[in-house]
Amino acid sequence: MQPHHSRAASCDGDAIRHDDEAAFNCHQKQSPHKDDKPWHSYDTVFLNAKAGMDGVDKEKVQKVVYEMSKGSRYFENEKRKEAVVEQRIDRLRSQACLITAAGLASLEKENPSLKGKPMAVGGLSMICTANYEARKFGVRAAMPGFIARKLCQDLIFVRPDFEKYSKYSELTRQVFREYDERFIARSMDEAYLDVTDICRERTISGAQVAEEIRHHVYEKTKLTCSAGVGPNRLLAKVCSDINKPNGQYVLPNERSAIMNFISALPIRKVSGIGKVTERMLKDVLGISTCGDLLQNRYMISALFSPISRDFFFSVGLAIGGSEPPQDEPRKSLSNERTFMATTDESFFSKKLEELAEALAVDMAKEGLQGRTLTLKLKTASFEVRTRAVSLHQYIFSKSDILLHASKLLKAEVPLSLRLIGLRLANFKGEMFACLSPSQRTLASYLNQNTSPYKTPGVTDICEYETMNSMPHRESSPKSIDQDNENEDLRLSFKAHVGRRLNLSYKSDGLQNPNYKHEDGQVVTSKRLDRDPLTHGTLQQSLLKPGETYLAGEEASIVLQRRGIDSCGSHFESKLCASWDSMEKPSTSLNVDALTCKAESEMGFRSSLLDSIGIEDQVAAESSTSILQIDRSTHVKSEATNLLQTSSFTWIEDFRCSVCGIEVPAELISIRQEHEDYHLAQLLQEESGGMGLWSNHNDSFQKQIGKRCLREESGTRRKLSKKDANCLPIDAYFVKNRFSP
DNA sequence: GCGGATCAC
DNA sequence: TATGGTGATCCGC
Repeated sequence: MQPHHSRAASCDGDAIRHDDEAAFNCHQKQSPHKDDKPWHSYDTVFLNAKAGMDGVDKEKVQKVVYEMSKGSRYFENEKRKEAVVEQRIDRLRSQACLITAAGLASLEKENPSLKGKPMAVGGLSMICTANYEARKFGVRAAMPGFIARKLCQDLIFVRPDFEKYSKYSELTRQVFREYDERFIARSMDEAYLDVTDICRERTISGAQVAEEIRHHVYEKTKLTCSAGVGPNRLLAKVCSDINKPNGQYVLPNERSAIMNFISALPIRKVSGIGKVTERMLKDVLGISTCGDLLQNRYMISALFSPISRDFFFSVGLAIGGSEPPQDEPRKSLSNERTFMATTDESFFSKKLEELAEALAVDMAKEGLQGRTLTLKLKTASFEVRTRAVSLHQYIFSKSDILLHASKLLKAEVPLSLRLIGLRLANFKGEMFACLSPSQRTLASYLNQNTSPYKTPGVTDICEYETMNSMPHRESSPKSIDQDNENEDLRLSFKAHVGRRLNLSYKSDGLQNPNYKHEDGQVVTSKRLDRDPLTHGTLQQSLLKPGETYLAGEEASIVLQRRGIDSCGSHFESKLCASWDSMEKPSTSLNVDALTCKAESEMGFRSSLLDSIGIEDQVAAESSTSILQIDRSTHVKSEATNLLQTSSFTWIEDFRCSVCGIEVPAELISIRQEHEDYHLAQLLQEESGGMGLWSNHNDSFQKQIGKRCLREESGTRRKLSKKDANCLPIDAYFVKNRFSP
């Protein structure tokens, strides 16, 4: 682990400081060599390190990519987008200055002759993936074939064969299923397994499970893979990338190991942080590692949205999902085609008809109807435009799709296009199938049978030395605190680590699910994450109410800030995360394709319970306005009266008088949701004529009990008649909001 | 709700 | 000569 980390750190971090290395850093706009070596300013994703690319001559890659690209329309469009990113960076920078001023201070085995030779799946216009011999030259997925060939003269192009990939993919799944029935297939060549139970039952380590799985995959397919083992999927995923191809990495299941690991981890390694986000964080705040995310938490809090901020913080805290997979319902379905750029409107019509046809077929296959149709266009200069309509009725037929798509397109012509696409969304019935993220938070909160402040087993409490024990460069929160009298900064960290191991699987080769032939024909694979085989087995509940599965450390973190902002307004912000001891111990595995690797994740699970920032307060205050939007002010005041006359109150300011759930006053948004929940129940009872919620005399307690049980099982199935009296709160709101 | 953008694979 | 397709999500209107 250490060698890996030191290598990664020097790669990413040092590039900022040393001039000679800055040559490789395309973000250094003011490089003195700019005119001599113009390719240095061409920001390309192809330089981002990918497995098997150690020792690549980056200078050469960058130069070739630049030389082959410059002057093209694509290139010009990239420059345009680059300029926009620059603007965003400038804007963030100036904001940052203000804040500071304010004191806030599978192929080879079948064709042996190809073994050991550089190969790429794809053609001259685009390649899908490349083997490790090719990667040594800088060739990689998503690179145009003509550039790849320039980098590697002897590159052998092979045609994709999705039938074959599906076959092998299914074989690997058969193996995974033996270790975790409910494994998550993220694509054809990547999967997450929860191997906690296997480890415990057989008293073996995550490493052993990973070895075993990789071995079995090889036996069955003769394909190698890589794996990573860790306490949650975020970490398992990162780990699976470390020793590929054909290797594995286990992150020790200890808090110190995890914190060391995460703090040195370059942010770009984290799934969800891409080229742009990396630049934002690096150029504005100098953040390059996940540890930096916590060091800069105040600036992040001030500069980014609550959603981004919570995401960044959870990354810095190594918090990642390890809970059972969710059967996410599909939210949209689309079809798009690229062709030679043209202005020929009869050609557009022909394409549009083909697309409408294909989309109608796909919709019919899944029995879907949608009411939002989106037309996507890419101009000859690579600019992407979308145009959407939301209809009053649901559509799915070719004729309906074509009718509305044609109207959308008509408003855009004349213009030169290289791509047309159609998408349908807002499906009929989808409001019953999904819960919004915030509601999931409430659900998970209700699932706890102890107050977050009263959970037993807290063994370790440290005041922010714990955080400072992580490597950092900048001033500690304490110094900020001292510098500004208006600030009341407090950070407490109570640590306790569970034992959930996650294994993540990722193929070393095959990656992209779709591929366009040179003749323009597109081969589309099925979305394997929708594979019915991975679904429908989620009924079984892992947790039993009232049972504590893990006696151990309890962790929670509270970031709190009070003070006066630059405008003189008082504010208070707070972030609270906790690792609950209710968590059933588990292990998750991430495995990778032509090669496979297993990693062990450290076993703690945590959830951001609450985050009330400056912006959040506004959100919390307005959260009841959902009723205004939906039903009218009159109904809202009526409902509020209902709530007031229902003897609803917070006993001792933390216990709900209706259902007994304990919610500390600090968790404002959670409380708001909880109140809304009871409010909705009252409204439901008042408007019993809706027919969705049968007349009943069940106590709130009983209803919530059912709700908890259902959600605990991890299912997101459509409501059966039996469940009619357990209509999710969101279904109630959504139904009213969208009823025509 | 719309449109642009980012991200993963 | 030449830079993909599908789906999700977020942000700022």
